[in-house]
Amino acid sequence: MGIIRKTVSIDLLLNEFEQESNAISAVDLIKRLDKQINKTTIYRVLDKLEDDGVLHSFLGFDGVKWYAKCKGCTKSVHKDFHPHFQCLSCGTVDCLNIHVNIPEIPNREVLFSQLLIQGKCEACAA
Amino acid sequence: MGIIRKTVSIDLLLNEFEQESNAISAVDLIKRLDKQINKTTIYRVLDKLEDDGVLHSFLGFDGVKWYAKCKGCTKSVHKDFHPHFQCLSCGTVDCLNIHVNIPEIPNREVLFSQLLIQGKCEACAA
DNA sequence: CTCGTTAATGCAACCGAGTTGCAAATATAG
DNA sequence: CTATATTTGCAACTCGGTTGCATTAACGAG
Ligand SMILES: [Zn+2]
Ligand SMILES: [Zn+2]
Ligand SMILES: [Zn+2]
Ligand SMILES: [Zn+2]
Repeated sequence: MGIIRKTVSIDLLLNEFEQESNAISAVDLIKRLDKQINKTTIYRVLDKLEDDGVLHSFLGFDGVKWYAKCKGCTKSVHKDFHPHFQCLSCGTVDCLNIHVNIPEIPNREVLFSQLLIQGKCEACAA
Repeated sequence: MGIIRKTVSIDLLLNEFEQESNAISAVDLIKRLDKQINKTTIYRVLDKLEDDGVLHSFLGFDGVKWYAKCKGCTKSVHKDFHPHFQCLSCGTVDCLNIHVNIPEIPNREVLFSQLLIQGKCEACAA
């Protein structure tokens, strides 16, 4: 179920994503907004923003949840699928605007796929 | 650090992987061997078997750890990289013997990648 | 085979990400 | 302004995984 009422928590969270072009982990958001929003609320608002097609989520290499802005998704249609990149040096995670095509697999029906690429980001690949 | 002494726990765990061609989650192994091995030991042995190139691990869609047999890896050289498939109906997870090539990404150094494909397995794709 | 060393194990307590139940607060329609 | 439904905070909880430490067991030397 998506967002029904505009609240301060929602504004604060959306503001974090305006300021940041990279993905942000739920854990990091909890730290950043520690004095302003309870962690339960953060998880709940993120969940609703995802339902509404405002954000999308995925798991980083250690299994923690990351969120990033969606481009062109709506409450009913989520179409912004893409790989993600995690820098092993600085930990930064971001969305990759590339298409990787997944081959057909005999006798199986492929529905989704999640690709996480690890390496060094522009700043860290000296 | 790998395995130094042959123990009963190791035999029991390896036996599970002999009997099963699919991947097995750590959680499932703990359930299966509940009466025989402590969960701490299970995690530790799995870790060592991975170090030794006997098993490899990856995260399933919900972030839990899965293990499967390696083919042709040794303690020093881990070369058996491949995508994994998780069936959304029955939960089965297995290794895919296919190659998906990851494109170059401008200004970034790609070191690893993990691809998890979700869909319906042969048995469930009626 | 026995013994001593050291690796492996079991247990309990702990950690950290994420969830739940419920009462209190607040957004919004009327 | 008031009523009502949504949202929030808090505390307690769940669950996968880890840690510290005392006990047990593998195995090579003798
Ligand atoms: Zn970096
Ligand atoms: Zn993304
Ligand atoms: Zn299946
Ligand atoms: Zn595999």
